[in-house]
Amino acid sequence: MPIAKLDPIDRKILAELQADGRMTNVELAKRVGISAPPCLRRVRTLEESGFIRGYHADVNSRALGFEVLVFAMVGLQSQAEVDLSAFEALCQGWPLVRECHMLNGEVDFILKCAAPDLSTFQSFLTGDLLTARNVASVKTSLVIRGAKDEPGVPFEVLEQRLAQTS
Amino acid sequence: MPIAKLDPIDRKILAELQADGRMTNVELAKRVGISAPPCLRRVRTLEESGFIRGYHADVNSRALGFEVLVFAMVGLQSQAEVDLSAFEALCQGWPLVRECHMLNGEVDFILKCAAPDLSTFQSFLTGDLLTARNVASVKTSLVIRGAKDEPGVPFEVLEQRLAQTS
DNA sequence: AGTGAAAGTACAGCTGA
DNA sequence: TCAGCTGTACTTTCACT
Repeated sequence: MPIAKLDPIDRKILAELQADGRMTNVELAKRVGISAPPCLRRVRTLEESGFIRGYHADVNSRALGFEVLVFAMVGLQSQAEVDLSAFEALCQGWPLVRECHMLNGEVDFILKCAAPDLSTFQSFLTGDLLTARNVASVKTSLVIRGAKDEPGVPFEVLEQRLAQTS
Repeated sequence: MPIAKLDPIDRKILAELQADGRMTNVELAKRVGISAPPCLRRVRTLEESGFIRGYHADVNSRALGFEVLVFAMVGLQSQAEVDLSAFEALCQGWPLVRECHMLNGEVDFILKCAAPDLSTFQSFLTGDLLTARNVASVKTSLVIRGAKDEPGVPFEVLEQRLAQTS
């Protein structure tokens, strides 16, 4: 199911639902310029084909007491596939770790971690991350302040790109 | 509006809507154990008080052709507040930059960038980021593969924490 | 278009300070 | 007693065939 299967209306639907995932179907249909029933069919198709993975409320973590956001750069001793997968599995089991990406270059992984306070993070750092098997080095950077945090995909870039090649 | 104002039902609502933001109100009410009208009122209150910032469809960026994800570490020449804000404003205007956080330590900012392909990212890097005023150094790391990418807040951690202090 | 269900509103009852 | 929250009843709007 490549991107070629998406027409401009499908892309508009995706952009609108990315901006407001609780929009009613009639409102969505009005915005994309078709009537409600075909609009709903398109949304279902986009869900089933995996273009839409789900819908999530954007919860204000700071208001809930998560004051600490940290990026951790992790280097491993062994980069064998088994060991990489083992570390990834560990990360998936740690709730404080919200994101884990394998990188090229000097470090092996970057982790984005959220915690209620510094002491919670530090007990995770020293108790879990630094003592995990195969972890060679961890460099942490505290987020002083957030300047931008956009969920999802820049549809503007996509449309520009499609306009050029058409 | 501190966290103390949230009772266990409110927290359950937040957790459920974070997991599935398009759940109907009656389904939500059933899950949290109250009837629909008060449940809806609670949701509205959570929205108005800023605990819920919005709802977003989780769009599969890779299926849409965004194959490249890059973390960029940016160092500035001047860290005066005016200059920091100026750089943040630039980032807010760049659609490829999805996240921008100010860090402590050696680098000043970490940027998370999404692009359709490497050449698009490189033209952004050389044409926009590296040539921006006050940018001293940029180190980029390409994401080889993603191992975890959870939106939102780990409610498990929150509940553990509240259970201890009660 | 039409049916069945959900969202949203008004009002009355319950519970705790 | 009074404030706040809950549940029942009802209307309007939406989802779905």
